[in-house]
Amino acid sequence: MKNRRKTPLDSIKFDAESCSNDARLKILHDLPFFKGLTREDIINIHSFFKETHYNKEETIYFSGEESTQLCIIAAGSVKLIKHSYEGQDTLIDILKQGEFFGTLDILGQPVYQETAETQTNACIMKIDSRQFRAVLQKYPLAAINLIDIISERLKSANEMKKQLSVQNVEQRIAFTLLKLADKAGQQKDLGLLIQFPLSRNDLAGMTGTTTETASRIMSHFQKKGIIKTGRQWVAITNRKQLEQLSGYKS
Amino acid sequence: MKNRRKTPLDSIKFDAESCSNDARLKILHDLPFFKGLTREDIINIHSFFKETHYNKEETIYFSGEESTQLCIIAAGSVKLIKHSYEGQDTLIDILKQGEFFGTLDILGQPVYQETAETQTNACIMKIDSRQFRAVLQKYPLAAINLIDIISERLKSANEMKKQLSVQNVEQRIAFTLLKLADKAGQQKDLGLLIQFPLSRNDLAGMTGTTTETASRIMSHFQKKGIIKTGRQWVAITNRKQLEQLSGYKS
DNA sequence: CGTATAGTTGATTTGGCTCAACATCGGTGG
DNA sequence: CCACCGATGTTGAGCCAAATCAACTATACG
Repeated sequence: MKNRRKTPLDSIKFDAESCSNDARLKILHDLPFFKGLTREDIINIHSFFKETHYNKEETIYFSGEESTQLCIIAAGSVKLIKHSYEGQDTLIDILKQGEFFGTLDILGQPVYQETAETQTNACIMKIDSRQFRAVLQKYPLAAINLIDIISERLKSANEMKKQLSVQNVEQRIAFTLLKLADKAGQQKDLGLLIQFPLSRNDLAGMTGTTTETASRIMSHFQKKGIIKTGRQWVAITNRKQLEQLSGYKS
Repeated sequence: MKNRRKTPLDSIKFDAESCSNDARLKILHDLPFFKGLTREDIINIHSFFKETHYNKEETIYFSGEESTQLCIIAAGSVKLIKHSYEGQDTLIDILKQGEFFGTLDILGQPVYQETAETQTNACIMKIDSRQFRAVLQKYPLAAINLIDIISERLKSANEMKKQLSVQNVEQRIAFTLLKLADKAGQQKDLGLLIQFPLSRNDLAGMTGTTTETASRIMSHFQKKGIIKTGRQWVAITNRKQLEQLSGYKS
């Protein structure tokens, strides 16, 4: 019997449950930037948000649109994409439950710098950025937490910048797979599965290479038994070795 | 008579005047993140800072040291450098009067991620990061301003990330020259002069290439009459064309 | 099933890195 | 003031990683 291999990714279960009022409150409560606030504070803050449901692969906003909203993922996953007008798209990041995106500043850039689209069905909590600032003024602790979070992201972006300039494609892909696994990895029979659809093209966009090269390297990794991969999915079977290949420093 | 060309850069004048108490207060007052605060607030905040004078090319801190200080440049310019243990250094940024560096967060990374060294004689205002957080708690407006500033930097870092992955070296160098000119350009007889020493090596570090390639491209630019350049200095003579080469989008 | 999408694999080309030799600038001390 | 020397910049030749171009296969979905 021929084994017809299908995607091992969990199908997206998405009921009202996963985005209930209580669930959303809990998500806000667990957010790093509301750490240290009381339940009442959270409930108050929650009232400023409104949630929207999206289907798979819907666009939340386009790059170039006027930027007014801060978004937090209550359920599902979201892709941030930078378009270039030569048609080259770069996948900036893939975000999961509890992460935020959109705009933080009223001043500064008046338009979104990237396109946000859902990768799965999703529930997004939105707040107008002006209102969000009011919240931050009212809860200085939240503002300080937020500073920590952004400066963390800034460091990571600088790290990535350096990666891009000094590492070769193999190292960059290894590194990116590890980062994705940290974010969305789930231990399964076939290995540490990255729990969302991830094509060669996505990977190429994230590492600044081409689909073909990404494909070659992934095949190579699979041949060496480091990963198992198929259409739109990747599982890491030998994390150690992948770390070595990524030029990971202890 | 042979014209012995010397550096057209202004020599660094640096007297007590440029870093007097009043001057420092004015700098704090003009900082984007203290925008909207009263003079009294500023004076109060100023009392938390202590200033240090540095000579040219002194190290303010090394990457890997315990990070405790937030630094603001009262006078002079500072280079931020990332070392890699293969000896490859990347120039992350060059900062001028009024810009800040060092650490913002108590949590997160406990050590500096980069090395900071003065490029010219400089006066640096320092504050312990814990104290700075206290200041931010006391003046939520400052915290919010800071969020704007950091998220601006984050955007710029993401921009650069994309640049690195999709643009070729010529475009990256053109883009970087423009950014430096925006920051430190001064209109002179020979063109828009970037007002600090900038070697081929620095430029290579900022754009993720090698000294040789940077040199070739700079020669090329000069031959085409886009820039004038010499030892450690660059002046832009045809901004329009440089913008075109950089893949600048309108 | 049949078709569209995703992935693979090979051949060819090329941008930019490496290595190497040389040219210039500018500061220093005789 | 000039000769020297180290730092900085230039230029060429060869090479390699990865892009490009192209033909093909496998998978999933209706």
